[in-house]
Amino acid sequence: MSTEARTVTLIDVAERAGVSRATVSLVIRDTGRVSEATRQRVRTAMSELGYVYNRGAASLRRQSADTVGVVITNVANPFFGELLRGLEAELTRSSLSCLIVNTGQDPAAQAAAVAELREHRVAGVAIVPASGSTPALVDQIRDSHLPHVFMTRYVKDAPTHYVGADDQLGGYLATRHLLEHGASTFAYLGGPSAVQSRWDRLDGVRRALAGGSLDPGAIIDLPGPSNGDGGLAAADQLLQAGSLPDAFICHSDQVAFGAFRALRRVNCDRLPRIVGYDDIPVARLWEPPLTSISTQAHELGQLAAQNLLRQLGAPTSRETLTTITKPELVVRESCGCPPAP
Amino acid sequence: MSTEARTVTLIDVAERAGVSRATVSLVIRDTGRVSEATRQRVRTAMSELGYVYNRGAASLRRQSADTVGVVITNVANPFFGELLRGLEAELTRSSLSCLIVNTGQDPAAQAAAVAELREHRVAGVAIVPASGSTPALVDQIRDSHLPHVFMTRYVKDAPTHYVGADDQLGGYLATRHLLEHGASTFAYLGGPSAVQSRWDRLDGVRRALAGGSLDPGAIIDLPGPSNGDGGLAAADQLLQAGSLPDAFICHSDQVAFGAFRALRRVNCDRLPRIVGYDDIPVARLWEPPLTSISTQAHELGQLAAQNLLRQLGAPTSRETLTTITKPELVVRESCGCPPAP
DNA sequence: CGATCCGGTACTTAAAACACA
DNA sequence: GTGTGTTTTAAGTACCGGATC
Repeated sequence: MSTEARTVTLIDVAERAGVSRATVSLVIRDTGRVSEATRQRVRTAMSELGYVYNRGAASLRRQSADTVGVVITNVANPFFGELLRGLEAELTRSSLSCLIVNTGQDPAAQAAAVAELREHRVAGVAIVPASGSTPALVDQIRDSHLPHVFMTRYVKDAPTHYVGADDQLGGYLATRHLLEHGASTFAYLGGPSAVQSRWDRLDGVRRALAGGSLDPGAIIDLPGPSNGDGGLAAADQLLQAGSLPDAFICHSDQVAFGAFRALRRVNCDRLPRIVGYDDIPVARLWEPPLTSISTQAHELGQLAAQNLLRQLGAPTSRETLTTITKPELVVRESCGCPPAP
Repeated sequence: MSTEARTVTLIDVAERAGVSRATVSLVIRDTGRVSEATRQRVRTAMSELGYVYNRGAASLRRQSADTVGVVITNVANPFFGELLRGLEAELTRSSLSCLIVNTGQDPAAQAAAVAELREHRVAGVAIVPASGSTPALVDQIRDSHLPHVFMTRYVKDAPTHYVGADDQLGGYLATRHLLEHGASTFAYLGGPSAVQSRWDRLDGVRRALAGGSLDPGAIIDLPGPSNGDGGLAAADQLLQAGSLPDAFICHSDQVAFGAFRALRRVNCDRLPRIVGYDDIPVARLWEPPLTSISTQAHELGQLAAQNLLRQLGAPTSRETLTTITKPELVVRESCGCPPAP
């Protein structure tokens, strides 16, 4: 271990191994015609000197990146955390790294994040757009010719590469199941009214209601944050109003958890049937075990990565890559179903 | 918008503005003596050409990085997610970005991650070591003279820059409170036996038991994964054994959630007093609202960032920077306390 | 403002090794 | 033993986009 701080470069290794810089470079990348003898000599020199490859310098010269930017609204949300895991795992398989920026629900911060990622010369970006995103963000990215994929939320009237679950179907599945239970009055709790996915889910809800010969307009609509507080506030509002609907459809499991708390806080005697959304890991541990719409966050992350990788493989392709997955109803007990045996 | 793919460089901007490359560089960094008129001309040229700064090239020349590596076991865990948010927010304030690697509980993957981050020439690394980490990981990092900080878990007999909560105190606080409730038989559920923090918390538990003139050795010790499954398995084991202890101290809130589910699955008539750990956001929504030990994940992340930033400011300092925060007992109802008014 | 440098990569050129007449 | 052609191996050098003097 030398106490010297100067970084060890190709030249140092070359000198020590008695070869040229170029040869060392070939050995590192395992290409070119270099005899096995010199290969070994170079490798020995590398480890003796504690050489560390400089990816930045390499990608500058090569004009290519081995990093992908990820813009996400909240890493601490288990759903996005899981999404991120899937994304990261798949990118790692192609030896790409993730540069992550956590923006919160701020479109301006997201635009700034994308600009910064471009300065980092990322190979592409994967984005969960903030609730209030406008087509401007989409345009910014599309005009920059940067490979990109939007995840779980899309911006209306701004087609992009996109990976997400079929929200309409999700809303439909939840509602149909509740109808089968005999529910006749419905509320949709939480979720910012600005996100398209909320409208889509509500469309699904209304479609199911119409199919059950109920008035699709009768649903009580309570937008709010997509977290515990949102559920708490929405349920409180319903409690204030006096009469509770039979069924709650929640924009996320977190919203459902908040709704439960609000109801229990006032010792509500008869809990409505409740369905969550996302099926995060605690949902099955909840009391009662939470019936939810599973969107397979991990898989969505993988698909997003694959979408991006395809763009990296065919940079000039003109087509828009879109993957819509089918969410699934995970039946547990909060909807009124009996415990599984 | 030109359809040309070639990247716009300083030279292009310089040409257009009728100045030299160097001048443009000065304008970008807002330094040097350049007249306001020229500055404007350069700025105009930049935006007209759609110039994008190349941080990679700059940091190659400047021999400094604006990225910090983060090695984390599981982003999807709300506790680590929150930690990450605090870290990221604080680093962003110093205009540093996060390169995140999700390793799972695999020490080898962590070592590989650190090696890769070094190739990326990160300014430093922040790490949550995997359960089975050995001093080898610590040595690898220390020998590389890379600024670093370990978070929430440390490796015994391998002192490093470290930020974490006082686990002994956490175990003590939980136990003392349960003793005040009159509990006399205890179980500690979940958490891999390989992590030091688990031993520390158990020490705290034992200290409290001794203080309450109970046998410190009598505690039932059930190690396992620190998630819902771990809690499920541990509680099931206790149920099999026949007699349930009065009090459960869980290694994480997730473990507590799993334990609750296991108990409810068999319609357990009298639930033990249960205390969780971490105080993740859903804890307060749980039924009953979960009493937990709060370690303020967000703040820990911030402190880790500050620790790292201090090292970046004084690279040659010989001292080991350690911050131990005081966890707090958050009293709710799962311990047996009455609901807050 | 021009020259040089940061640490790699890519392309060109040349020396050496081996084949076969 | 010499000459020519081909292949293997390695060296030389311009260059990537900024920073510094």
